[in-house]
Amino acid sequence: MNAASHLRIGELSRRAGVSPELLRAWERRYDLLRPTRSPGGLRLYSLEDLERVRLMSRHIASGLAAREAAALAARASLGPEGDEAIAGTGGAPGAALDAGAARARLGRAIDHFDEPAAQAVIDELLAVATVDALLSEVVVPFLHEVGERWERGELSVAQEHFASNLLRGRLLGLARGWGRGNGPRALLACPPGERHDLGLIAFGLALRARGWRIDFLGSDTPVESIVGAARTLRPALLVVSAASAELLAPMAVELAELAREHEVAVAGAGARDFDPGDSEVLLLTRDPVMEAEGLGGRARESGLGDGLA
Amino acid sequence: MNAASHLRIGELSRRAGVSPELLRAWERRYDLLRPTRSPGGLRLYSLEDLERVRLMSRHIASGLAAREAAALAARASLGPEGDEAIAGTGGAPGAALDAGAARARLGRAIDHFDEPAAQAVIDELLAVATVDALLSEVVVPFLHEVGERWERGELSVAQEHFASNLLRGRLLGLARGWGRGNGPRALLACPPGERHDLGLIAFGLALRARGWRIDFLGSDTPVESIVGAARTLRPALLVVSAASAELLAPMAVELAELAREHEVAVAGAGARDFDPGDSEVLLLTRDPVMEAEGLGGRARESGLGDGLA
DNA sequence: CCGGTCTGTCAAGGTTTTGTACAGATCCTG
DNA sequence: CAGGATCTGTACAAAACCTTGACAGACCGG
Repeated sequence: MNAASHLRIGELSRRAGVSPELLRAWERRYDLLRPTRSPGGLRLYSLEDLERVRLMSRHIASGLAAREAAALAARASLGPEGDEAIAGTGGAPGAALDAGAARARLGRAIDHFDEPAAQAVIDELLAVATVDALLSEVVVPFLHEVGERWERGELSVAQEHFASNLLRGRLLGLARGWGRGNGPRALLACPPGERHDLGLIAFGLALRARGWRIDFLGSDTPVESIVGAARTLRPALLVVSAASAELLAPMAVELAELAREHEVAVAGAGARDFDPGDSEVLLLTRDPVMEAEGLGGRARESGLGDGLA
Repeated sequence: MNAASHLRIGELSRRAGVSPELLRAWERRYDLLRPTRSPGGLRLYSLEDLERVRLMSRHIASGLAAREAAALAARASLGPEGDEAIAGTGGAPGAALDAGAARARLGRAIDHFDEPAAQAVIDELLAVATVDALLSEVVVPFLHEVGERWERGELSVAQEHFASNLLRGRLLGLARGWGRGNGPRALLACPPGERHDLGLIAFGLALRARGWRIDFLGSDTPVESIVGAARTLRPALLVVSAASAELLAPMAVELAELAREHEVAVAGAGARDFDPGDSEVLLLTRDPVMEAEGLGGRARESGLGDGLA
């Protein structure tokens, strides 16, 4: 296990989303952390401390008083927790999310292959928005815009690839650790021929924020592989996402079969035209966040955002 | 093994992207390096020193304070070298990079779809290894192993997808900001039909560490899109990567054409069998890091910072 | 409605950390 | 041997931290 790793208070603050003043207050009042000190007297924190602060934030976000949250967080130093959540307590409270402006800036950055600018937009969004808001108000609409602009010929394939890879990197960054914990398992995959996995990743993040545990196979996965993985992992939920129903149709039989043992759902634009026949396959046609919410509040409380990279 | 290689401070500075003054400060304050001296007293550095400086830079870029970054970087490479012990501040003796063990652990994690375990392995590697070492000693060999095990039927497609998505997320995370700066531009893409972009990402990271500026289009990019992007972006280098020469052959004409205006290279396993005819297309058949090194130390300035916004 | 407590935030005043700069002497290479 | 690259040592200023103490809003029992 990694122990040493020494973070100063500023870095801990950034990673946990809690202001340095508050961290010191929690230490003084509740003895939440006992950082070691540098020769000069600076506090040095470990990664376990980071987990503890995040846990405390989550307890507060779920309604506990700070003192109680601290007591719980201090006790659970080696519990099976390890979830990542972050309350927007730190930093500037103001700064509302202007999703439209953000999408516009993102679009301009893509037009010019300006990777740094695009990353900066996402950085700013992550600072003020929850993952849910980022997904449903920026990522998903933005993907739609890209698709429409591509159909109209306003966007080259190169630009679309550029944007996809950039977003994929960020979303997979947020996904780190989404296979952890012991919530219900969800197995996510795209059918053969489908290469648009961003919506599926978004869906996985939305599920993760609600306590699910994610197994992600991604784009273009052969049917027998999906079936095999489902047999191995026995997930509570299987989600297959495609942009077109034509890609889903060939595996309708297998899906119906799987639906007898797991909950099975199809998502993506292709779900709108998919014919489930008389099987138990769910159609998820709405926003990933809404659908994730609709799939049941398996999670104890609303998981919040996610830490920085 | 790689003892010799006497770099003077200016050369080390250029390669690592750290000013000479700062290198001396780090030596004095943290004992980061212990260069040998020329008869006249000039500092002479080894390639290991270069690695250590890069590692320290990356830790700083990820938010650690200089002193802590130095402690980690110094602890990293005590390795099998008969050199004197570096005076690390922490008591821990030394966490040398054991690439073989890391790959084995990674493989086991993949076998069991154990995402947290796999992430943990990578976390530990990133703490003690430079990007170069991670790529050439872990990522690339690991990809080969996965390919071989897949051919032998030891690994399911689902497991291969799982591993790919996990690694892709981590590598793209390291890639954040690689389009920044004003080094020479490199445009990276896979030809139509090629969906293995991990090697290409690795190559981009290796180039980035040497000061290049990366524009990444990724897998399965239509030929005309690659050509169009090259016309728009006017990169100094275009890299097309594929696992099979059959995917490269159809675009040989376009590549030869592009090679008249840019440096053009093909990479990946497909480069070994690619026939460049009499065009100027380079064949990159070796390790991404070695090839990136061979493409010239274009890096005249920093090229490292991945600072926060 | 009122005093009391809890909790996040802020300010003042001082210290540590850290990147950068300068000055004068020395080394190395064409 | 000239000019560029380095060496040592010292200095400096911005950024980040530390401690102490206070304060305002929310919440609560009376």
